[in-house]
Amino acid sequence: MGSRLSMNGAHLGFARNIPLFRGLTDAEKDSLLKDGGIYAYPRRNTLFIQGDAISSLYVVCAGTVQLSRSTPDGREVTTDIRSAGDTVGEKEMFSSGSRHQVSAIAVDHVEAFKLPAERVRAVAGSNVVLSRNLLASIAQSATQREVEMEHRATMKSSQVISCYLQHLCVSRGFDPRGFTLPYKKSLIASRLGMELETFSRALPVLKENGIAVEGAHVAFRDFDAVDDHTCGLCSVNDFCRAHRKIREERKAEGDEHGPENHSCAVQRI
Amino acid sequence: MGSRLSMNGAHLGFARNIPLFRGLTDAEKDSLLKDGGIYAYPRRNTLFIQGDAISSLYVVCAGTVQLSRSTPDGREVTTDIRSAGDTVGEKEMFSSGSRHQVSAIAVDHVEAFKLPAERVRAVAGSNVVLSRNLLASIAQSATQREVEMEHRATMKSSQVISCYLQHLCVSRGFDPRGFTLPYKKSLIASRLGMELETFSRALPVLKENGIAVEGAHVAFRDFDAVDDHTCGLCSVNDFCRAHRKIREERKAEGDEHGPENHSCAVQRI
DNA sequence: CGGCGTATTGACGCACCTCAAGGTAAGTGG
DNA sequence: CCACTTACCTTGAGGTGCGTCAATACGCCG
Repeated sequence: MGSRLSMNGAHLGFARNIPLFRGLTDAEKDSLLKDGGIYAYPRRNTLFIQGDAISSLYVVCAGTVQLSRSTPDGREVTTDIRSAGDTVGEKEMFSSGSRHQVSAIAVDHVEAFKLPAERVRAVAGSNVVLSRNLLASIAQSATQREVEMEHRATMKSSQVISCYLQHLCVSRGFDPRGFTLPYKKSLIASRLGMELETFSRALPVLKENGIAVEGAHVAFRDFDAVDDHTCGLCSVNDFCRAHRKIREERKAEGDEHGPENHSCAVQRI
Repeated sequence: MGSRLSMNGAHLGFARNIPLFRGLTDAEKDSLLKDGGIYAYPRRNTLFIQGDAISSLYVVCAGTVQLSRSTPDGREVTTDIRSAGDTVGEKEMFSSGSRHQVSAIAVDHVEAFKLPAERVRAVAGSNVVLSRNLLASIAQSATQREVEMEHRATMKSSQVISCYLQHLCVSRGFDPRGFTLPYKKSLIASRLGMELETFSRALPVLKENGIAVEGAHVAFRDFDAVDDHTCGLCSVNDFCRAHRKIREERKAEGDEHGPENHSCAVQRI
């Protein structure tokens, strides 16, 4: 369920700036947001579970949400991980079928806007910008998913992990020279469709590819080696090249301690 | 490239009735279709290849199109198979990025409407029904894709095939008591992310699950056994139950030759 | 300290991939 | 009509990456 919080300026300010609302006027955004409420979901609580009626679109303001599905034979598969700025339920809202096919679980303390699905559908039906944003968002994630399917079919686990870590670094704006995993390893392994043991065993292998993982700390040591395993799609290559360039420039400037500087610059691209 | 054909009534009539255009007025449909042309693509020709600029939305009128991607290490992965009534390129049209990430190849002789992407985007921007249809279509296929990822992660190949055959039977409206595979086995195997040998070896195993495959002929013998391996999502269960019910009713009516009647009732759900 | 959640490491089996050798069927040319 | 080719599929043998089970180690907190 989650407990309703009083909506404050921080929440509103955050939700106004999510990608899904880009291009909408503040009035349009507020007209949507004011119909919703902000809710808190303590760790391990569910926003909704598989089989629930689809009633809301969620905008995650803080915390991490795990989307998972229980298979008929009782196993749990993590389909995605959503964090602040992401939406939950946008895909299902427009699929046929009126019930959730996944469960959404708060991995840590989560705060999220809960917007009535009917209202969102109505606004999308009349507002070109929102409907275009929804289209772009869903199409983008579907495309990303196709790439992942390709990865799992053709790559070995260490390569899949390599690609995921790069994508994580890019999308979260972490410093490739050193950052901390934002989730537990077991969650990431599940997200990648592999067992924790497989994940754990694959990490040492990554060192050969220029990715050093010690505990929850990740560092990209050698961008050239990393590139070997990336797909041409996730635009991670460009990112790595850009960062390599930065590093080379820094070296040229005699800034030798650069690579050891583990400051986690949160710089969205 | 494909060679341009003169548009005839059959083409128009077909394209007017695709799911993507449901709810549009005939005038709206024709306004879109008249901006496009109908093209023929001989077997093995490409509609477009990976890296091409995204210029068009394709509506397949006849034939079969394989969507595939070549991985950096030179392998080919089939991401989807589209046939008459399906669209090609609708997802990429709304993703970020202006280039195709897959190649579209005519598996047999293909005829397709080619609609200017810019025009479709424009109409989607002003027409609520079309944009809603696009949303539904993309969201639906994305959801389906998630289920497939789950399948590949948790099921063994024979179960994946079982589920695919059922889905195929449902979506194409084949008679579950007996139908012919619409594609070559190698194509299906590739679509399912497995090797042809694995596919081939898995077919005999399916007999234990009530699915008899002889050559290109498929027959669902025992719906109860089949149900064991289905996911709760693809709504195949309902379909099978419905058909089982039909069969039982026929039996009750003394219609003994029913199961041997291989008429391929094309009944879209 | 002991208990708990999390991660690592080892041993083992199996499902799938890979390479390779038929085998069937349809089309081609003599 | 029969050899020959080509495309497609099947079947066999062997290797391996990953799942599984199990034991151990690590960090955290009461």
